[in-house]
Amino acid sequence: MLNLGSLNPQQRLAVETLQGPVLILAGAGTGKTRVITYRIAHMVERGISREHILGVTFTNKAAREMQERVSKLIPKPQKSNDGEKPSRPTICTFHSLCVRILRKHIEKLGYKRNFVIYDESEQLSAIKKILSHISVRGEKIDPGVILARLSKIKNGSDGFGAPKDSESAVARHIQPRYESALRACNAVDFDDLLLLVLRLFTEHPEALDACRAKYRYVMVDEYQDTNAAQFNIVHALTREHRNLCVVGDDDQSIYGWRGAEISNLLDMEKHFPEVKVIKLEQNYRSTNTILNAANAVIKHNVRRRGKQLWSQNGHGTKISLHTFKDDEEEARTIVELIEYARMAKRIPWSAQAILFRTNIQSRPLETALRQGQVRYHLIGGQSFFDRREIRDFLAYLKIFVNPNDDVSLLRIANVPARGLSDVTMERLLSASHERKCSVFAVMKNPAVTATFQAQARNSIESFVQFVERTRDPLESFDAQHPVLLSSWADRFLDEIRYFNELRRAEKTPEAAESRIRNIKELLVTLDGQPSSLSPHDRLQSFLEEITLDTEREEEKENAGDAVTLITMHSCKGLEFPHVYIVGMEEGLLPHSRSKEEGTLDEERRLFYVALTRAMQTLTISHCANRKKYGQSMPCHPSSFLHDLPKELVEHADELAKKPVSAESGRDQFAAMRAALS
DNA sequence: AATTGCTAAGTTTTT
DNA sequence: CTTAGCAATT
Repeated sequence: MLNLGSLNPQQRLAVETLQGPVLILAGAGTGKTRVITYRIAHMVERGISREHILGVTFTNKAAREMQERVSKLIPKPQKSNDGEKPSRPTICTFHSLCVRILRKHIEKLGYKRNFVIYDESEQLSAIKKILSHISVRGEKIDPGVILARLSKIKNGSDGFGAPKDSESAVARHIQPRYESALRACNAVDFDDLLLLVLRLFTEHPEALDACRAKYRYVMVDEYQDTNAAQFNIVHALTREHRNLCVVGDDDQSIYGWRGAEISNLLDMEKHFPEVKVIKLEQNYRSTNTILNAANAVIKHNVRRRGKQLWSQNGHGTKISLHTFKDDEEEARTIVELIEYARMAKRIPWSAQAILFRTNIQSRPLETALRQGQVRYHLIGGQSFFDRREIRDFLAYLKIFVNPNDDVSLLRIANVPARGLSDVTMERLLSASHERKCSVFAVMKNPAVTATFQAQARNSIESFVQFVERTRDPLESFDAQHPVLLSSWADRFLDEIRYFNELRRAEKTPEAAESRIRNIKELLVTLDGQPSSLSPHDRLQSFLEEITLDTEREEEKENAGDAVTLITMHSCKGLEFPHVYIVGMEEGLLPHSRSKEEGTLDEERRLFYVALTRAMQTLTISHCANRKKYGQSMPCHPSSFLHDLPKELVEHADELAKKPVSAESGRDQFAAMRAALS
């Protein structure tokens, strides 16, 4: 039995309002996840069937957390005696919801069911290929920019009037080719996942009806971050039954630049006039000093619903504001403060976080942390899955699931070298353009291969045979003796002598062994899929999981005692007892580009997000000079600092004045440690 | 095929 | 200053 008594009145109202449209305005730290999970559990308790409940999030991390917490709240699903699978509420990201829907219905749209999902780097190589075929006018075109534009065009939010609409024009020109290229590969990109579902809904109303019948109660988390396509999907699902509960905070909308429409949340009444709006304003995270500062900052934004956070946590200590000579002094002193807190107040590293606007700002901080022998953990940066050997290996796997995936095929066709030279691949590629089919299909076509020299033809034929031979065992489905994907993969890696290739190509044996280790690491996880599926489907779902879930390394994140270094964007949803916000300078926050783009309000929300991460203490700093592109540039305090009420702030300049010699960082800590232990 | 050297640019990031 | 991407050279 759910204990609703532990909720405050607003939370309880939100949990108990199950029918019709609801908008839960959940301020930072107001127990949002608790409300969502309780609401789902409450639905189950009130007899709403689990399979009719859908909870949508943006990140896999959020989905996982919600899934876990809901499972703890609702009774274990009993196995029904008619052999039906016990059902659970569907809690997943927008993209994985769309994959589910498309795996059922995509054949109606002319794709094959084993479509692959292209991630950003694969989209980029597809675009590069098209650009190289297009008349090269003097100016160089950045594929990344074109991709961004393309995505905006597809999502119907390309301004096409901005200063550089030549880029937009190129993107528009490229679009049909890009789309047919992906279609020929039986591939879809992240945008397609959403857009194809919308197309399915309009062109095949019976599929929409099926989805509506299944998902009768829909909840959307972080609603302020939904883009146009996501809004349309939600709207299509719910406009009949109207059981839509959206949860979000307009003041924490910081992803406008990637298509999020804050108006989806602000104009909820336009689409659902009967919506019940519930505000969660009691905060369980921060002191009132921090909340009042945050309230005062966000008050300056115009288009917002309005909200006052408060808490029962007392006032706490004042916000401490530091001015530093330059970014190096800033970094050194922040490290000093961290160590002081740890030594004198027994505050562990893991309770402290440094927040910054841009990733480059982490550099001086990392240097200082290392000098001070402080363990830290940098969030963001290069992913495991960006490594070359991992990408190669995944490309192989994708080819075995779907040989028509040209991007993957071209990636690995001659890795390791097997006589498929650039020239040969170029010719195959243009043949595939002519015949409007995949490269693999062309390779199998005798009419095409006949035009090649005997040597090239042999290489092509043996490659085709290799692919078909290797994917063969994937089709055999024996539930008693399932194929072990890891040993299957071992075998083909052996056959192509990939590890030897790595050893040969790497400069040092250590580098090669490290890459080999990376692949072995991945091999181990290959058999994690339910064995009720055929090997092919297990592999497909493995690849899907990887493409849709980039943050698999998070176990590492929580490991041990370490200071967190994180951007203000990626800190949303997190909290830390002690927060240091660095680089509060005009041009960094608000970022200089935001002035040109007229997104000052979003920058202010970003500051608001950063402020509301802090539970107990907040330290803010800015510098008089900052190294930019190698040169020291003068800078001014951020205009946002004026919005902090004076009575909440303590200027700590005096403390920073004590001289710190550059090379003595380590000695100083040693002295401090000695004095305190 | 691979390595070197030059040029240009340099927010935020998830799926 | 750093780095990524590309062109030119061996």
